[in-house]
Amino acid sequence: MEPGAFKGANPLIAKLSRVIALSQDDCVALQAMCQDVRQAAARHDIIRDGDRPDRVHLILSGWACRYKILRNGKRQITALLLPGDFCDLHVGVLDRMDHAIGAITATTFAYVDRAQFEELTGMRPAITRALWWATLVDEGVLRSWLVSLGVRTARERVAHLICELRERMRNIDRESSGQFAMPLTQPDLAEALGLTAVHVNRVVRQLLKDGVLEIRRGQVAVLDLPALTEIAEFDPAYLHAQSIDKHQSVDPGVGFEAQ
Amino acid sequence: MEPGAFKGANPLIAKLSRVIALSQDDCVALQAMCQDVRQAAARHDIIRDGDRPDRVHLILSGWACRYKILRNGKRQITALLLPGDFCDLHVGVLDRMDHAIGAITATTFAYVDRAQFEELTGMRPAITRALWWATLVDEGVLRSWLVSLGVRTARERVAHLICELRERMRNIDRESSGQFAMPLTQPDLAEALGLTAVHVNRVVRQLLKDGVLEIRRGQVAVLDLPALTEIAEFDPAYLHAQSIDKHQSVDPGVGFEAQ
DNA sequence: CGCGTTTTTGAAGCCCCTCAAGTGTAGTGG
DNA sequence: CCACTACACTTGAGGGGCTTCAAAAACGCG
Repeated sequence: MEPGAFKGANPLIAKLSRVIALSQDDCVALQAMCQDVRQAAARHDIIRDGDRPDRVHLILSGWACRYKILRNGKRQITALLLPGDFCDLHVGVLDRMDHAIGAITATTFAYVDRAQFEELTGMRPAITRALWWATLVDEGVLRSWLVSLGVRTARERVAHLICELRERMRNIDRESSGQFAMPLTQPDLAEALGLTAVHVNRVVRQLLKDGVLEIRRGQVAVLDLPALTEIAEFDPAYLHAQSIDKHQSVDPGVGFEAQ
Repeated sequence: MEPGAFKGANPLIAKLSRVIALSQDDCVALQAMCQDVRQAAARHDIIRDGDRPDRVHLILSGWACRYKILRNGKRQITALLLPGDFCDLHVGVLDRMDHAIGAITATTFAYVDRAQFEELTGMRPAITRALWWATLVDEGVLRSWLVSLGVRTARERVAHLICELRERMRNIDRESSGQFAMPLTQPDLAEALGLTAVHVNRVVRQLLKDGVLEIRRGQVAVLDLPALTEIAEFDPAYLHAQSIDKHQSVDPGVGFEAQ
């Protein structure tokens, strides 16, 4: 079996092998980790707030989200989990989940034994390093969401999230000719963006009218990528999609001035 | 030298030893890491956006912040860094900083060589585990900020941030009789909370009028903690201040009430 | 086919922003 | 020691982005 064979089947391997050189043995080990595959129905929880984590959950197909609900019923989605994303890499370090994981679509995930997982990371430095990278990217995404909610308008937030999802989809799924699968409903988008569904709708309509974006039936069509990028002020650097093994020259991007 | 001797002097040791049992050797190693101490003047950058990290920066005294500036000049603070917090634990994994670190007050920080740092974590599992814990807490804080900006009102955001800072200060500094040092100006608070300084001022005034909180000259006086906690809907679980070594007895400090 | 959910649109209102101006307050240099 | 400066704090008035409430149309699923 050649390493490439895994990339089509296992989204984690596809994601990691883009930034770190994994040996064939690494790939086999990662694949072996994903033997116990389970399912979650759309709109059902995978992990609940307060659970004591004992296994690692890795999304294999479908979309899920981290979220937190306040007493007044308001819900904030704090992360979108795509195939190849872990729900709880911190198993064993923290006592309890301080948020929940819910399936957005029907979802399949690998249910990884903690001991097996720790053996894997202990034995394979490349994998440890790759998982380190993945958590740092997750953190970068989290920060960019905070920036969106803090200082961006509704229009900019929608544009930025679409740019982000487009990039993330491209990193696990080669295709995408201006079009990609995006199963979030407008209420979902609202809960991720700190807006109401009504307002998300108005913004999405306007973006369509402006010929920038079309969202229909779980598909996003980016009609004008430069315009979308401009609206969002999107700089994909925070996703760190460059290989971290080779020290290539990197586009410095637009500099921010020192304070 | 007894381990306790470090706790007063080194905020990192003080922080970590509350949740993980560190041996005397661990403490000595951590202390040895902090030999090269540097300074940053208030309102100056410690690390700039786009820098290639090569050393680890650990705040020893003073307050700093992570932040990101957009082209329109709007600034979002994405994290507040207190003594014992690392600026860039990810040295060596990521290529470039995707945000900046700025000093809020005059700040001293340890400037740790990367090789020395990696040797430390490679040789001392307890420390590795403790640093893992610290990054997960940072992530939890980040998520709670996202929830604040997403679904909380200005009044609730201010209350929640004050509750958070009060807990974090208590974790590195024993004292606090309803009063603690908090050098953030109202413009700082605004940039952290996704509000304007004007509105922060109105909210702070109202909280004072309601007898909940007083902010004056870099000091916060919590006048009515139950009321503040209620307004914020604050649940300190996400700070994971409990000991994560199940069988070690660690000074529990003042107990946290469950939500 | 019927029902729940999503999408869409309108109208009214409020939370927070913007603009503006005046009052502290600390640091600087003459 | 006191101008002078810079910035934080404070307060008022007006405006706008987003919310809330409401309801109809469209979609998808059992």
